[in-house]
Amino acid sequence: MAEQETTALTTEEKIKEAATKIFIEKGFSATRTRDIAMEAGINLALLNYYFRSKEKLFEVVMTESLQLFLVGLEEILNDVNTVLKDKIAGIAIHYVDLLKKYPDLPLFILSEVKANPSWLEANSNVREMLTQSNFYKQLEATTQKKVEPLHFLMNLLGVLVFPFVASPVLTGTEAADKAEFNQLMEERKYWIPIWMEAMLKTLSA
Amino acid sequence: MAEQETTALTTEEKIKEAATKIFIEKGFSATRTRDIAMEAGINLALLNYYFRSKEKLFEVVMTESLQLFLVGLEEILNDVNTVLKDKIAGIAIHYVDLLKKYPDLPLFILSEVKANPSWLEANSNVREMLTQSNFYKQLEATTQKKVEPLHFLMNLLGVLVFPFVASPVLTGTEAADKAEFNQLMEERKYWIPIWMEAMLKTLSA
DNA sequence: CCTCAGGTTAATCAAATGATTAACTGAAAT
DNA sequence: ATTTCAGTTAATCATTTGATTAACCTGAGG
Repeated sequence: MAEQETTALTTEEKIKEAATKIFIEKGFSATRTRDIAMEAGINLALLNYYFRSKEKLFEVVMTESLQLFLVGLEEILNDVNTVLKDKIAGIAIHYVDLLKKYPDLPLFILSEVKANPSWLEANSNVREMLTQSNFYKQLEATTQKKVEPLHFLMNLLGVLVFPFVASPVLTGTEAADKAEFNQLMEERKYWIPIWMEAMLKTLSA
Repeated sequence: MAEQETTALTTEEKIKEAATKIFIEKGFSATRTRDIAMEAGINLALLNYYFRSKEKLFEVVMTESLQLFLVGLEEILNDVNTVLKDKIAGIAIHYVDLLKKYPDLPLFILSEVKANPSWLEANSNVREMLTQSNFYKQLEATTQKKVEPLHFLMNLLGVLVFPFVASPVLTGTEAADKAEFNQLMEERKYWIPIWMEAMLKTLSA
Protein backbone atom coordinates (compact mmCIF):
# COMPACT_ATOMS: atom_id res chain seq x y z
CA MET A 1 0.00 0.00 0.00
CA ALA A 2 2.92 2.34 0.58
CA GLU A 3 5.17 1.58 -2.34
CA GLN A 4 8.94 2.10 -2.27
CA GLU A 5 10.75 3.61 -5.24
CA THR A 6 11.02 0.38 -7.22
CA THR A 7 12.63 -2.49 -5.41
CA ALA A 8 14.43 -2.87 -2.10
CA LEU A 9 11.69 -2.92 0.45
CA THR A 10 12.70 -2.87 4.06
CA THR A 11 11.87 -6.04 5.97
CA GLU A 12 9.22 -4.24 7.95
CA GLU A 13 7.69 -2.98 4.71
CA LYS A 14 7.79 -6.42 3.11
CA ILE A 15 5.84 -7.78 6.06
CA LYS A 16 3.30 -4.98 5.89
CA GLU A 17 2.82 -5.43 2.14
CA ALA A 18 2.35 -9.16 2.52
CA ALA A 19 0.00 -8.71 5.45
CA THR A 20 -2.04 -6.16 3.53
CA LYS A 21 -2.39 -8.47 0.58
CA ILE A 22 -3.40 -11.52 2.57
CA PHE A 23 -5.57 -9.83 5.18
CA ILE A 24 -7.56 -8.03 2.49
CA GLU A 25 -7.87 -11.19 0.47
CA LYS A 26 -8.92 -13.54 3.26
CA GLY A 27 -9.90 -11.45 6.26
CA PHE A 28 -8.46 -11.52 9.76
CA SER A 29 -9.64 -14.90 10.98
CA ALA A 30 -8.80 -16.85 7.86
CA THR A 31 -5.23 -15.64 7.56
CA ARG A 32 -2.35 -17.38 9.31
CA THR A 33 0.68 -15.42 10.40
CA ARG A 34 2.68 -18.14 8.67
CA ASP A 35 1.00 -17.28 5.36
CA ILE A 36 2.05 -13.69 5.79
CA ALA A 37 5.62 -14.67 6.65
CA MET A 38 5.81 -16.93 3.61
CA GLU A 39 4.33 -14.29 1.32
CA ALA A 40 6.85 -11.79 2.65
CA GLY A 41 9.69 -14.29 2.33
CA ILE A 42 10.74 -13.87 5.93
CA ASN A 43 10.99 -15.95 9.05
CA LEU A 44 7.84 -16.14 11.12
CA ALA A 45 9.57 -14.76 14.20
CA LEU A 46 10.36 -11.54 12.36
CA LEU A 47 6.68 -10.79 12.10
CA ASN A 48 6.41 -10.72 15.87
CA TYR A 49 9.75 -8.95 16.15
CA TYR A 50 8.46 -6.03 14.10
CA PHE A 51 4.76 -5.99 14.95
CA ARG A 52 4.43 -7.74 18.33
CA SER A 53 1.30 -9.66 17.38
CA LYS A 54 -1.13 -10.60 14.63
CA GLU A 55 -3.66 -8.14 16.07
CA LYS A 56 -1.18 -5.26 16.04
CA LEU A 57 -0.19 -6.00 12.47
CA PHE A 58 -3.82 -6.19 11.47
CA GLU A 59 -4.45 -2.87 13.15
CA VAL A 60 -1.84 -1.25 10.92
CA VAL A 61 -3.35 -2.82 7.81
CA MET A 62 -6.88 -1.91 8.78
CA THR A 63 -6.01 1.70 9.57
CA GLU A 64 -4.25 2.12 6.23
CA SER A 65 -7.08 0.39 4.39
CA LEU A 66 -9.65 2.74 5.86
CA GLN A 67 -7.46 5.69 4.96
CA LEU A 68 -7.01 4.37 1.44
CA PHE A 69 -10.76 4.05 1.08
CA LEU A 70 -11.52 7.49 2.50
CA VAL A 71 -8.60 9.59 1.28
CA GLY A 72 -9.62 12.04 -1.39
CA LEU A 73 -13.28 11.66 -0.58
CA GLU A 74 -13.55 14.50 1.90
CA GLU A 75 -12.26 17.11 -0.53
CA ILE A 76 -14.73 16.05 -3.19
CA LEU A 77 -17.60 16.10 -0.70
CA ASN A 78 -16.70 19.56 0.58
CA ASP A 79 -15.70 21.32 -2.63
CA VAL A 80 -17.78 24.50 -2.58
CA ASN A 81 -17.19 25.09 -6.29
CA THR A 82 -19.05 22.05 -7.58
CA VAL A 83 -22.75 21.31 -7.81
CA LEU A 84 -24.24 18.03 -6.71
CA LYS A 85 -23.93 16.31 -10.06
CA ASP A 86 -20.28 17.25 -10.38
CA LYS A 87 -19.57 15.81 -6.98
CA ILE A 88 -21.30 12.59 -7.93
CA ALA A 89 -19.23 12.43 -11.10
CA GLY A 90 -16.09 13.05 -9.09
CA ILE A 91 -16.97 10.34 -6.61
CA ALA A 92 -17.78 7.89 -9.39
CA ILE A 93 -14.49 8.44 -11.17
CA HIS A 94 -12.53 8.36 -7.96
CA TYR A 95 -14.05 5.11 -6.71
CA VAL A 96 -14.14 3.23 -9.98
CA ASP A 97 -10.44 3.93 -10.36
CA LEU A 98 -9.70 3.04 -6.75
CA LEU A 99 -11.73 -0.16 -6.75
CA LYS A 100 -10.42 -1.35 -10.10
CA LYS A 101 -7.06 -1.23 -8.36
CA TYR A 102 -8.24 -2.69 -5.05
CA PRO A 103 -11.41 -4.65 -5.81
CA ASP A 104 -11.33 -6.60 -2.53
CA LEU A 105 -11.15 -3.50 -0.37
CA PRO A 106 -14.88 -2.92 0.19
CA LEU A 107 -15.77 -6.47 1.17
CA PHE A 108 -12.77 -6.53 3.47
CA ILE A 109 -13.73 -3.31 5.21
CA LEU A 110 -17.40 -4.21 5.45
CA SER A 111 -16.63 -7.63 6.91
CA GLU A 112 -14.10 -6.45 9.44
CA VAL A 113 -16.11 -3.43 10.53
CA LYS A 114 -19.06 -5.70 11.08
CA ALA A 115 -16.90 -8.08 13.12
CA ASN A 116 -15.47 -5.18 15.11
CA PRO A 117 -17.46 -1.95 14.75
CA SER A 118 -15.00 -0.03 16.92
CA TRP A 119 -12.70 0.31 13.91
CA LEU A 120 -14.86 3.11 12.59
CA GLU A 121 -15.09 5.11 15.80
CA ALA A 122 -11.37 4.68 16.35
CA ASN A 123 -10.01 5.73 12.99
CA SER A 124 -12.37 8.27 11.53
CA ASN A 125 -16.05 8.71 11.89
CA VAL A 126 -17.38 8.08 8.41
CA ARG A 127 -20.94 8.81 9.35
CA GLU A 128 -20.19 12.32 10.57
CA MET A 129 -17.89 13.04 7.67
CA LEU A 130 -20.72 12.14 5.29
CA THR A 131 -23.65 13.80 7.01
CA GLN A 132 -21.75 17.01 7.83
CA SER A 133 -20.42 17.47 4.32
CA ASN A 134 -21.30 20.10 1.77
CA PHE A 135 -22.33 17.20 -0.47
CA TYR A 136 -24.92 16.10 2.06
CA LYS A 137 -26.27 19.62 2.42
CA GLN A 138 -26.67 19.87 -1.34
CA LEU A 139 -28.44 16.54 -1.23
CA GLU A 140 -30.79 17.82 1.48
CA ALA A 141 -31.49 20.94 -0.57
CA THR A 142 -32.31 18.84 -3.62
CA THR A 143 -34.57 16.37 -1.82
CA GLN A 144 -36.35 19.18 0.02
CA LYS A 145 -37.53 17.05 2.95
CA LYS A 146 -39.55 14.88 0.61
CA VAL A 147 -37.29 11.88 1.12
CA GLU A 148 -34.49 11.08 3.55
CA PRO A 149 -31.28 12.15 1.75
CA LEU A 150 -29.72 9.04 3.27
CA HIS A 151 -31.66 7.08 0.65
CA PHE A 152 -29.66 8.69 -2.12
CA LEU A 153 -26.41 8.24 -0.31
CA MET A 154 -27.21 4.53 -0.07
CA ASN A 155 -28.20 4.50 -3.73
CA LEU A 156 -24.94 6.11 -4.78
CA LEU A 157 -22.82 3.76 -2.69
CA GLY A 158 -24.94 0.86 -3.83
CA VAL A 159 -24.54 1.43 -7.55
CA LEU A 160 -20.90 2.40 -7.09
CA VAL A 161 -19.53 -0.12 -4.62
CA PHE A 162 -21.86 -3.08 -4.76
CA PRO A 163 -20.71 -4.39 -8.16
CA PHE A 164 -17.23 -4.84 -6.71
CA VAL A 165 -18.54 -6.51 -3.59
CA ALA A 166 -20.70 -8.85 -5.63
CA SER A 167 -18.28 -9.53 -8.45
CA PRO A 168 -17.42 -13.01 -7.14
CA VAL A 169 -21.11 -13.83 -7.54
CA LEU A 170 -21.88 -11.89 -10.70
CA THR A 171 -18.80 -12.57 -12.81
CA GLY A 172 -16.91 -15.70 -13.67
CA THR A 173 -13.44 -16.55 -12.48
CA GLU A 174 -11.62 -16.34 -15.79
CA ALA A 175 -9.34 -13.47 -16.83
CA ALA A 176 -11.58 -12.51 -19.73
CA ASP A 177 -14.47 -12.05 -17.30
CA LYS A 178 -12.34 -9.75 -15.20
CA ALA A 179 -11.43 -7.59 -18.18
CA GLU A 180 -15.07 -7.44 -19.24
CA PHE A 181 -16.04 -6.51 -15.71
CA ASN A 182 -13.52 -3.68 -15.59
CA GLN A 183 -14.87 -2.41 -18.90
CA LEU A 184 -18.36 -2.30 -17.41
CA MET A 185 -17.05 -0.44 -14.38
CA GLU A 186 -15.38 2.07 -16.65
CA GLU A 187 -18.70 2.71 -18.38
CA ARG A 188 -20.29 3.36 -15.03
CA LYS A 189 -18.16 6.46 -14.51
CA TYR A 190 -20.28 8.02 -17.23
CA TRP A 191 -23.65 6.56 -16.32
CA ILE A 192 -23.75 6.83 -12.54
CA PRO A 193 -24.11 10.65 -12.48
CA ILE A 194 -26.86 10.38 -15.06
CA TRP A 195 -28.66 7.66 -13.15
CA MET A 196 -28.34 9.51 -9.87
CA GLU A 197 -29.75 12.66 -11.41
CA ALA A 198 -32.65 10.68 -12.84
CA MET A 199 -33.38 9.25 -9.41
CA LEU A 200 -33.26 12.67 -7.83
CA LYS A 201 -35.64 14.02 -10.46
CA THR A 202 -38.33 11.57 -9.33
CA LEU A 203 -38.98 14.03 -6.49
CA SER A 204 -39.97 16.98 -8.66
CA ALA A 205 -42.56 14.93 -10.53
CA MET B 1 -33.75 -21.71 9.29
CA ALA B 2 -36.14 -24.69 9.25
CA GLU B 3 -38.32 -24.04 12.28
CA GLN B 4 -40.12 -26.79 14.16
CA GLU B 5 -43.71 -26.31 15.31
CA THR B 6 -42.86 -24.30 18.41
CA THR B 7 -40.46 -26.00 20.79
CA ALA B 8 -38.87 -29.44 20.91
CA LEU B 9 -36.17 -29.31 18.32
CA THR B 10 -34.35 -32.50 17.60
CA THR B 11 -30.71 -32.51 18.62
CA GLU B 12 -29.62 -32.49 15.01
CA GLU B 13 -31.88 -29.51 14.37
CA LYS B 14 -30.60 -27.67 17.41
CA ILE B 15 -27.07 -28.05 16.08
CA LYS B 16 -28.06 -26.88 12.64
CA GLU B 17 -29.91 -23.85 13.98
CA ALA B 18 -26.99 -22.89 16.18
CA ALA B 19 -24.53 -23.43 13.35
CA THR B 20 -26.64 -21.34 11.00
CA LYS B 21 -26.79 -18.50 13.48
CA ILE B 22 -23.09 -18.45 14.26
CA PHE B 23 -21.75 -19.20 10.79
CA ILE B 24 -23.87 -16.42 9.28
CA GLU B 25 -22.86 -14.03 12.02
CA LYS B 26 -19.13 -14.69 11.99
CA GLY B 27 -18.27 -16.61 8.84
CA PHE B 28 -16.63 -20.00 8.52
CA SER B 29 -13.11 -19.21 9.70
CA ALA B 30 -14.08 -17.13 12.71
CA THR B 31 -16.50 -19.64 14.20
CA ARG B 32 -15.37 -22.37 16.56
CA THR B 33 -17.19 -25.67 16.68
CA ARG B 34 -17.24 -25.18 20.45
CA ASP B 35 -19.21 -21.96 19.98
CA ILE B 36 -21.78 -23.85 17.96
CA ALA B 37 -21.98 -26.62 20.55
CA MET B 38 -22.43 -24.11 23.34
CA GLU B 39 -25.06 -22.17 21.40
CA ALA B 40 -26.91 -25.41 20.74
CA GLY B 41 -26.56 -26.51 24.35
CA ILE B 42 -25.02 -29.81 23.40
CA ASN B 43 -21.75 -31.66 23.87
CA LEU B 44 -19.09 -30.90 21.33
CA ALA B 45 -18.79 -34.53 20.32
CA LEU B 46 -22.41 -34.57 19.22
CA LEU B 47 -21.63 -32.07 16.51
CA ASN B 48 -19.21 -34.50 14.91
CA TYR B 49 -21.54 -37.41 15.64
CA TYR B 50 -24.28 -35.84 13.55
CA PHE B 51 -22.32 -33.91 10.94
CA ARG B 52 -18.90 -35.60 10.74
CA SER B 53 -16.95 -32.34 10.50
CA LYS B 54 -17.07 -28.55 10.65
CA GLU B 55 -16.85 -28.43 6.86
CA LYS B 56 -19.78 -30.80 6.36
CA LEU B 57 -21.90 -28.83 8.80
CA PHE B 58 -20.96 -25.62 7.06
CA GLU B 59 -21.92 -27.17 3.74
CA VAL B 60 -25.42 -27.79 5.04
CA VAL B 61 -25.72 -24.24 6.33
CA MET B 62 -24.34 -22.73 3.14
CA THR B 63 -26.64 -24.73 0.90
CA GLU B 64 -29.68 -23.72 2.90
CA SER B 65 -28.55 -20.11 3.02
CA LEU B 66 -28.22 -19.95 -0.74
CA GLN B 67 -31.64 -21.53 -1.11
CA LEU B 68 -33.12 -19.08 1.37
CA PHE B 69 -31.66 -16.21 -0.60
CA LEU B 70 -32.80 -17.51 -3.97
CA VAL B 71 -36.14 -19.16 -3.18
CA GLY B 72 -39.05 -17.20 -4.54
CA LEU B 73 -36.85 -15.21 -6.85
CA GLU B 74 -37.13 -17.43 -9.90
CA GLU B 75 -40.90 -17.26 -10.03
CA ILE B 76 -40.87 -13.48 -9.86
CA LEU B 77 -38.22 -13.28 -12.58
CA ASN B 78 -40.13 -15.59 -14.90
CA ASP B 79 -43.70 -14.47 -14.32
CA VAL B 80 -45.00 -13.89 -17.85
CA ASN B 81 -47.93 -11.84 -16.55
CA THR B 82 -45.94 -8.95 -15.13
CA VAL B 83 -44.14 -6.09 -16.84
CA LEU B 84 -40.63 -5.06 -15.86
CA LYS B 85 -41.67 -2.53 -13.27
CA ASP B 86 -43.97 -5.01 -11.54
CA LYS B 87 -41.14 -7.50 -11.32
CA ILE B 88 -38.87 -4.88 -9.83
CA ALA B 89 -41.56 -4.04 -7.29
CA GLY B 90 -41.98 -7.72 -6.48
CA ILE B 91 -38.25 -8.18 -6.05
CA ALA B 92 -38.00 -5.10 -3.84
CA ILE B 93 -40.78 -6.24 -1.53
CA HIS B 94 -39.49 -9.77 -1.44
CA TYR B 95 -35.91 -8.83 -0.56
CA VAL B 96 -36.64 -6.03 1.86
CA ASP B 97 -38.81 -8.44 3.81
CA LEU B 98 -36.25 -11.25 3.60
CA LEU B 99 -33.29 -9.08 4.55
CA LYS B 100 -35.09 -7.35 7.40
CA LYS B 101 -35.41 -10.88 8.78
CA TYR B 102 -31.90 -12.03 7.87
CA PRO B 103 -29.79 -8.88 7.53
CA ASP B 104 -26.47 -10.72 7.75
CA LEU B 105 -27.30 -13.10 4.93
CA PRO B 106 -25.87 -11.10 1.99
CA LEU B 107 -22.50 -10.30 3.55
CA PHE B 108 -22.22 -13.92 4.64
CA ILE B 109 -22.94 -15.26 1.18
CA LEU B 110 -20.73 -12.73 -0.58
CA SER B 111 -17.81 -13.42 1.74
CA GLU B 112 -18.03 -17.18 1.59
CA VAL B 113 -18.59 -17.31 -2.15
CA LYS B 114 -15.54 -15.14 -2.61
CA ALA B 115 -13.53 -17.44 -0.36
CA ASN B 116 -14.83 -20.49 -2.21
CA PRO B 117 -16.46 -19.69 -5.55
CA SER B 118 -17.38 -23.32 -6.14
CA TRP B 119 -20.37 -22.88 -3.86
CA LEU B 120 -22.22 -21.19 -6.66
CA GLU B 121 -21.52 -23.75 -9.34
CA ALA B 122 -22.32 -26.54 -6.93
CA ASN B 123 -25.65 -25.37 -5.59
CA SER B 124 -27.36 -23.39 -8.30
CA ASN B 125 -26.00 -21.27 -11.02
CA VAL B 126 -27.22 -17.81 -10.14
CA ARG B 127 -25.71 -16.20 -13.21
CA GLU B 128 -27.63 -18.40 -15.64
CA MET B 129 -30.82 -18.13 -13.66
CA LEU B 130 -30.60 -14.35 -13.93
CA THR B 131 -29.49 -13.95 -17.53
CA GLN B 132 -31.89 -16.60 -18.85
CA SER B 133 -34.92 -15.18 -17.11
CA ASN B 134 -37.93 -13.45 -18.56
CA PHE B 135 -36.95 -10.49 -16.37
CA TYR B 136 -33.61 -10.22 -18.12
CA LYS B 137 -35.24 -10.41 -21.54
CA GLN B 138 -37.59 -7.61 -20.59
CA LEU B 139 -34.56 -5.67 -19.42
CA GLU B 140 -32.82 -6.27 -22.75
CA ALA B 141 -35.93 -5.13 -24.60
CA THR B 142 -36.09 -1.95 -22.56
CA THR B 143 -32.42 -1.07 -22.91
CA GLN B 144 -32.46 -1.84 -26.62
CA LYS B 145 -28.74 -2.55 -26.93
CA LYS B 146 -27.92 0.98 -25.85
CA VAL B 147 -26.46 -0.17 -22.55
CA GLU B 148 -25.54 -3.57 -21.11
CA PRO B 149 -28.63 -4.75 -19.22
CA LEU B 150 -26.20 -6.10 -16.65
CA HIS B 151 -25.73 -2.50 -15.53
CA PHE B 152 -29.33 -2.31 -14.40
CA LEU B 153 -29.18 -5.67 -12.73
CA MET B 154 -26.22 -4.38 -10.74
CA ASN B 155 -28.08 -1.17 -10.02
CA LEU B 156 -31.09 -3.04 -8.73
CA LEU B 157 -29.06 -5.34 -6.54
CA GLY B 158 -26.97 -2.41 -5.42
CA VAL B 159 -29.81 -0.24 -4.22
CA LEU B 160 -31.62 -3.26 -2.81
CA VAL B 161 -28.92 -5.29 -1.09
CA PHE B 162 -26.08 -2.89 -0.43
CA PRO B 163 -27.76 -0.99 2.41
CA PHE B 164 -27.94 -4.24 4.37
CA VAL B 165 -24.35 -5.12 3.59
CA ALA B 166 -23.18 -1.66 4.61
CA SER B 167 -25.44 -1.18 7.61
CA PRO B 168 -22.60 -1.83 10.09
CA VAL B 169 -20.84 1.15 8.52
CA LEU B 170 -23.81 3.39 7.84
CA THR B 171 -25.88 2.95 10.99
CA GLY B 172 -25.02 3.01 14.65
CA THR B 173 -25.10 0.04 16.96
CA GLU B 174 -28.05 1.05 19.15
CA ALA B 175 -31.51 -0.46 18.94
CA ALA B 176 -33.07 2.86 17.92
CA ASP B 177 -30.72 2.99 14.93
CA LYS B 178 -31.83 -0.47 13.90
CA ALA B 179 -35.50 0.47 14.04
CA GLU B 180 -34.82 3.62 12.07
CA PHE B 181 -32.87 1.62 9.52
CA ASN B 182 -35.70 -0.86 9.08
CA GLN B 183 -38.09 2.03 8.56
CA LEU B 184 -35.87 3.34 5.77
CA MET B 185 -35.75 -0.10 4.19
CA GLU B 186 -39.52 -0.27 4.32
CA GLU B 187 -39.73 3.03 2.43
CA ARG B 188 -37.45 1.61 -0.22
CA LYS B 189 -40.06 -0.96 -1.24
CA TYR B 190 -41.98 1.98 -2.64
CA TRP B 191 -39.11 3.98 -4.08
CA ILE B 192 -36.89 1.38 -5.70
CA PRO B 193 -39.28 0.65 -8.60
CA ILE B 194 -39.63 4.39 -9.18
CA TRP B 195 -35.89 4.93 -9.10
CA MET B 196 -35.22 1.98 -11.38
CA GLU B 197 -37.75 3.24 -13.88
CA ALA B 198 -36.15 6.68 -13.80
CA MET B 199 -32.77 5.13 -14.49
CA LEU B 200 -34.15 3.10 -17.37
CA LYS B 201 -35.76 6.22 -18.82
CA THR B 202 -32.33 7.85 -19.20
CA LEU B 203 -31.97 5.72 -22.34
CA SER B 204 -34.93 7.19 -24.21
CA ALA B 205 -33.66 10.74 -23.72
C1' DC C 1 40.73 -6.68 16.16
C1' DC C 2 36.87 -6.37 19.39
C1' DT C 3 32.41 -5.27 20.67
C1' DC C 4 27.85 -4.73 20.53
C1' DA C 5 23.36 -3.90 18.89
C1' DG C 6 19.95 -4.65 15.45
C1' DG C 7 18.43 -8.19 12.42
C1' DT C 8 17.61 -13.07 11.49
C1' DT C 9 16.99 -17.98 12.19
C1' DA C 10 15.69 -22.78 13.85
C1' DA C 11 13.64 -24.78 17.44
C1' DT C 12 10.29 -24.89 20.72
C1' DC C 13 6.29 -23.57 23.69
C1' DA C 14 1.59 -23.15 25.05
C1' DA C 15 -2.95 -22.46 23.93
C1' DA C 16 -6.66 -23.17 20.80
C1' DT C 17 -9.19 -26.15 18.15
C1' DG C 18 -11.21 -29.96 15.31
C1' DA C 19 -11.81 -34.62 16.02
C1' DT C 20 -11.95 -39.21 18.33
C1' DT C 21 -12.41 -42.57 21.95
C1' DA C 22 -14.42 -45.31 25.40
C1' DA C 23 -17.65 -45.54 28.61
C1' DC C 24 -22.44 -44.85 30.06
C1' DT C 25 -27.69 -44.26 29.59
C1' DG C 26 -32.23 -45.36 28.55
C1' DA C 27 -35.62 -47.07 25.87
C1' DA C 28 -37.20 -50.28 22.38
C1' DA C 29 -36.88 -55.02 20.68
C1' DT C 30 -36.47 -59.96 21.63
C1' DA D 1 -34.74 -59.96 31.99
C1' DT D 2 -31.56 -59.36 28.51
C1' DT D 3 -29.88 -57.50 24.46
C1' DT D 4 -29.15 -53.91 21.49
C1' DC D 5 -28.41 -49.64 19.66
C1' DA D 6 -28.90 -44.66 18.94
C1' DG D 7 -27.78 -40.85 21.76
C1' DT D 8 -24.84 -38.62 24.99
C1' DT D 9 -20.81 -37.48 27.81
C1' DA D 10 -16.05 -36.55 29.79
C1' DA D 11 -11.64 -37.13 28.66
C1' DT D 12 -8.15 -37.12 25.49
C1' DC D 13 -5.64 -36.78 21.02
C1' DA D 14 -3.27 -34.59 17.26
C1' DT D 15 -2.66 -30.73 14.68
C1' DT D 16 -2.62 -25.98 13.93
C1' DT D 17 -1.18 -21.68 15.16
C1' DG D 18 0.36 -17.42 17.54
C1' DA D 19 4.22 -16.39 20.13
C1' DT D 20 8.82 -16.85 22.43
C1' DT D 21 13.49 -18.26 23.11
C1' DA D 22 18.27 -18.71 22.53
C1' DA D 23 21.65 -18.79 19.45
C1' DC D 24 24.01 -16.68 15.60
C1' DC D 25 25.17 -13.54 11.97
C1' DT D 26 26.78 -9.03 10.29
C1' DG D 27 28.37 -4.62 9.94
C1' DA D 28 29.28 -0.01 12.12
C1' DG D 29 32.00 2.27 15.90
C1' DG D 30 35.70 2.23 18.90
